[in-house]
Amino acid sequence: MNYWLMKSEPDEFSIDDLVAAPKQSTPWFGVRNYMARNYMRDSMTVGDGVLFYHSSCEVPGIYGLAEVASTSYPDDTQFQKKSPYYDPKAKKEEPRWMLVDVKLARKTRPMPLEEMRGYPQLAEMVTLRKGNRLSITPVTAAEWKFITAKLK
DNA sequence: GCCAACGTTGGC
DNA sequence: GCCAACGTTGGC
Repeated sequence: MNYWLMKSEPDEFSIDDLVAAPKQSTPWFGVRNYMARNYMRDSMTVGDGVLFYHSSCEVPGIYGLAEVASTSYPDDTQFQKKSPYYDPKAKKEEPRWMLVDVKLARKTRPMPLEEMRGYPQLAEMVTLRKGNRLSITPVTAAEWKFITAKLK
């Protein structure tokens, strides 16, 4: 059992989109960074906890809890010529970009980035480290416990 | 395989 | 819109 923080731009896909999605589940499409891909492909297991994070928006922060709902499989948008995520170098026989399904656990109150930065317990969080831009980062069990308790 | 140039992320 | 940080690309 692992824990993750996954960023999404709410203009693209928000917590409310997840609430409204069929089965409250979505393929986590569009990741085009190898480290983030590798986390999904190699390290995630069904049932892992996910902090759903809104980035590049008015109040960046955690907006809900989710969980990994599938093993990894190819991100179909890499093959779609009209998609912004199209990758001309990706081949069906040899997909580059893999994803997992993520399903809602529950929408929570927002925990803004500013609030997160105020907790010494979260000082070491990967996503809060200077210069970190990764859209998927690991979360420790202690960080998960702390955050979910605050979001009760 | 180095590394400069370029592109992207994401908070502010 | 700015810009720091960092990943990727491509010439050599």
